[in-house]
Amino acid sequence: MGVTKTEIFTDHQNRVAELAKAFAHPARVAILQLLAERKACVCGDLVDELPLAQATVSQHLKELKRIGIIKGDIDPPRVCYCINEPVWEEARTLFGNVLDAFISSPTCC
Amino acid sequence: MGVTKTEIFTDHQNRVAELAKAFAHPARVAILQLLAERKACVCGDLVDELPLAQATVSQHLKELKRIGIIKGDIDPPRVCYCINEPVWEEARTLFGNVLDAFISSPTCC
DNA sequence: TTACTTTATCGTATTATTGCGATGAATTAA
DNA sequence: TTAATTCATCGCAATAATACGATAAAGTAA
Repeated sequence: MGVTKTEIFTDHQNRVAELAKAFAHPARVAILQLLAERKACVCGDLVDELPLAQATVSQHLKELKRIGIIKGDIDPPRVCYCINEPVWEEARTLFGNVLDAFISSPTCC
Repeated sequence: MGVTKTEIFTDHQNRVAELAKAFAHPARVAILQLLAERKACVCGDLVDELPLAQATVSQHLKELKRIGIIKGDIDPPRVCYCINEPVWEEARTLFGNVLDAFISSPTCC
């Protein structure tokens, strides 16, 4: 069928999965790193820094905006992108939730 | 083309993406949570706890094993699964690396 | 041996993702 | 007005991912 059954999982699980998707492609990791490491917005030169076609970069940016982890401010004819801090913190919190839930045990395999 | 160009990204970026993929589907988040919250291994009853077919769960487990974040010990006819601690820590470290690289700035959009 | 249990794999259908050339939209500059 | 710039979107092609029924594989128990 090929369709993820989101309705059978919790909102928390679905949101973790969606935020993880933001980091689940190396191009998006690269974009997020470029945006995170700068104090100012990045106006479009993302295409120059990535060895991908402009259309492809735009598509990744669209996906990141859909998830909410970045935002774009229009400054014609450019668009300035930056990290959307509340969602970045949400990712930190949710990933932390999941990763900290692990309890190590010597009786395990 | 539909093929991720892994060769044009750094090893770090590719590994972050691969580890993120482990968390990028709600069923895998659910599996990882079940394994993380238990001190002992989980022998197969994952299928009973997830509203997915046995084949589907097995496929997700295979993907998680491929990434390395879980391991399975054969205890015929069962297989006991648990978190692979070093890789779990790797995920914590790499996600931390990326998430902590963000520098908030009031001059940003 | 013959069931039975448990898990993995195969085959298939369907949808999602990745990538890019071409084009469109919106603004600026000449 | 006419380019030029910048980014988004469209359309297409190809691969990846999701899901599940059916079957195979590997062991135990009778």
